[in-house]
Amino acid sequence: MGNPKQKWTPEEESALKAGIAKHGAGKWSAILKDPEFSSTLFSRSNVDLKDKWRNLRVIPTGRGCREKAVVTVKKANQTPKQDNKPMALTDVGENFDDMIVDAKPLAMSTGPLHVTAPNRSEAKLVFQLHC
DNA sequence: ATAGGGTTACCA
DNA sequence: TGGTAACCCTAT
Repeated sequence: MGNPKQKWTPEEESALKAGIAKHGAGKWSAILKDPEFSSTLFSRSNVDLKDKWRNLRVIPTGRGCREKAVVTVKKANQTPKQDNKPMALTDVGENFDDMIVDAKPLAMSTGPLHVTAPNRSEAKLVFQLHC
């Protein structure tokens, strides 16, 4: 038949990034539920979104290994409860999209090795990637 | 519903 | 031949 593979369009990727930047990574259902994104991703499924996002973080076969990635996270939360989970990408927002453009690879791998500006409204998380 | 794994198809 | 992009299946 005529559609063995349906390649993703820039509009699809843009909508996906926008959805992640708004709701957060991992909330594919919420992104798909949004009428704005569903208008473009109406032909995509929650699994498709996750797959696309996963394959997107893949880097050109060890060719050009990134050393480190700087992620600027907003004030985050003032919740006193102990949260050890590195849920950084869930609340990054606009910075998330910029991070991808600036620091392409990386992702929600291990926690940050260094944290700067702990007293500011924004915290810079430096992820050290080993080659 | 989300995350992870494995497989297939297309391109350089 | 190698690598990237997309799709399906399974587990939690």
